[in-house]
Amino acid sequence: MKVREGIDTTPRGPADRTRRAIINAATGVLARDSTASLGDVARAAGVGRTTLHRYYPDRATLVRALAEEAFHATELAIGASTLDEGPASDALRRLLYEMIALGDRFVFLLREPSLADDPQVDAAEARTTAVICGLIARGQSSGEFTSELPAAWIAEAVGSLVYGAWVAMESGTVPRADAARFAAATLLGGILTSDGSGAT
Amino acid sequence: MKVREGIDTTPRGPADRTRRAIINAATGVLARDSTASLGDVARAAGVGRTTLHRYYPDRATLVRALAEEAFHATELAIGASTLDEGPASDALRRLLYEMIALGDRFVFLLREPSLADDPQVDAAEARTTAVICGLIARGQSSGEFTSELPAAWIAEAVGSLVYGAWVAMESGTVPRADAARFAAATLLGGILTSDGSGAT
DNA sequence: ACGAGATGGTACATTGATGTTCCACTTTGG
DNA sequence: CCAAAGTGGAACATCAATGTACCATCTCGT
Repeated sequence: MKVREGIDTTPRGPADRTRRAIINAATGVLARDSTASLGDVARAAGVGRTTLHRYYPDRATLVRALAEEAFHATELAIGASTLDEGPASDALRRLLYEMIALGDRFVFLLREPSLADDPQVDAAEARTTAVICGLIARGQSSGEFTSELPAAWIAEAVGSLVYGAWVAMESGTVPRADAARFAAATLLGGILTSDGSGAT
Repeated sequence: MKVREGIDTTPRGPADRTRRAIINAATGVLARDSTASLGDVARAAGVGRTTLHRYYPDRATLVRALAEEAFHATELAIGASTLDEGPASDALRRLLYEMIALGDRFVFLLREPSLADDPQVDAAEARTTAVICGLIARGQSSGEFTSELPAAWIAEAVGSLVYGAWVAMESGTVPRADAARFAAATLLGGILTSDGSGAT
């Protein structure tokens, strides 16, 4: 039953449930400690180290697969946010919720050192950044978002707050259910009260 | 001239200018790539690898020294921000400026994996977090800051935005001179315009 | 000029992660 | 029930980073 693996994404046989297990566990482990050994990854996946190598010959291959997976998920999240529809602020809120729901997968991209200056990754990142900047720009044109901050900075702030939300959830500082709402409120409205009384 | 090194901070002899060079270079290199080899660090510091080992016998010792240095700098930054004086919003703004000025040193603390669950580090981090939370709480009590967001989350957001500002400066997305102002504006006021018109 | 201290380089031993090979065992599909 | 596929473990070989030892050189202060 020579199954040509590698290209198609369809969850074919029962055998590549193993692949999913590896991808998921590896993302989680490496997002939390990028220096974890492949033995750690294998153990977290509930698989022998040999089996891990059978699916991904070397660490670089594994990391690349994780990165592709993560980017794919990120693009799906962006797509699901329907950034072109409705008020930009609502769209941005949807985006934050989706991105925070990515959890591991987004954080992995930020923390894996070997992805730092990978051309493939840089290209993919540039693509998603462009989309987000487009949304910001739309909000600025419509007058919803301030124009005093560059769109590129706001896009960076989005990533930072998503990351911060993950850390806060991870450390138990903030309940998982609240993180996205807090991040969105912070980014959109800031932390000052509307009237800014601050009476002495 | 038996100089008891290790405890006093005074820039004693001309020989421990080397120590400074190592600390600074190592912080920069490791903040950008936590997996950099000691050879990389030595080269960046302009010293031989042997000399590096003479000052810091092993990697763990070096990392610990960097962490202490970074925490010390962070505490100085917090002190310089005089968080108890004046409106909380101004104090928070000062804090952001100071923390972003820390550059490398703050980011190193976030990115070095081996510091992740170090008890010493956790304790020091808890201390600074407590101070920041105190400031936030003061702002909330006075009515300057919203009380709809937990102080702990806002403190986390501060760290995230400082980190984001560093990344943005590092990648050239934002001019160094503007980063702190942008971060402060984002955190305090958010990105929505005051009226929130959003006319179609 | 001289000696102590500091430095850089070479060379070497050690170590832990990595990647590979081989084999016995289990599961699965027909 | 049987063959094929999948799996785990043990046993390697390799390699890069690390840490150490030694020595030649340099630079001070006196």
